Amino acid sequence: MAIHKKEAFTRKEQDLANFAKAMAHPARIAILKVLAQRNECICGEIVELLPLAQSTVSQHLKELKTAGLITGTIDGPRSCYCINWKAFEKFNGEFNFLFANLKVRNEKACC
Amino acid sequence: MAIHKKEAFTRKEQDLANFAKAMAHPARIAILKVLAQRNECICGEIVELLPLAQSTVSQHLKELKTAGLITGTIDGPRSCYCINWKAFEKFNGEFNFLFANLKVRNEKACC
DNA sequence: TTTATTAATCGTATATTTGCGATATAAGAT
DNA sequence: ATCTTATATCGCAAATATACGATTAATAAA
Repeated sequence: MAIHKKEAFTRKEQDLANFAKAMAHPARIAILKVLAQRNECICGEIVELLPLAQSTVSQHLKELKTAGLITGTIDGPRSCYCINWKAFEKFNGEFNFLFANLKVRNEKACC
Repeated sequence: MAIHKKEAFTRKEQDLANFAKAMAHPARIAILKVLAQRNECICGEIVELLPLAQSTVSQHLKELKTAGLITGTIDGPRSCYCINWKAFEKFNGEFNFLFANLKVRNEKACC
């Protein structure tokens, strides 16, 4: 039955998978791009730039926030989102580490 | 209604998202690790190393294969899987590029 | 040829994700 | 106080993903 067994894997594997999951939708990648392109943090402008309803965008923002990739602060009647560079860099580093690790051990691939 | 709008985003965004999705499960990350740790390509040994049923592992392998991250060749009655370094490197590069791109433009974050 | 072994696929149950409209919330404007 | 604007959240429908047992297919061993 469909009990998810994610807990059965190592914490690192789970963390990396969660990070990947946060990036696993073009809308969220687009959001990260928008957040970076503007030097000031954007809120509802994202909605206008994406082909999605406001509530859907809000949901994607929440997922990015939950994953720790962005931060959101309330600024008057609107919300201001920014990329959490610390976390982003950390995950990117882990990802690169995994990749480098794999690469080194496997210089003579068999197929 | 729940029609997925992924087509509404750029190809690069979709590709990156697909790559991320392939990595978005601890089992698949574990599989990649196993494939790399052994210098020879493994098939059913993966099943013994993972806390999952054979059919489930086979499904995860298929997803990694569909995403282009691994290759699978039939070797007698068993299957031999290997990491597709070309594709893996390509995606890793794209990912780093996105990250670097974001980083540069956003040296003075506002929050 | 029969039997075992290995792995893919099918069918199915359940969980999660995606998406939207409607509603709620909260602050600024009037 | 009321109205507007911006955004989060709720409730729902549809699509995907996760997991497994059972079955199939294909080869090796007997």
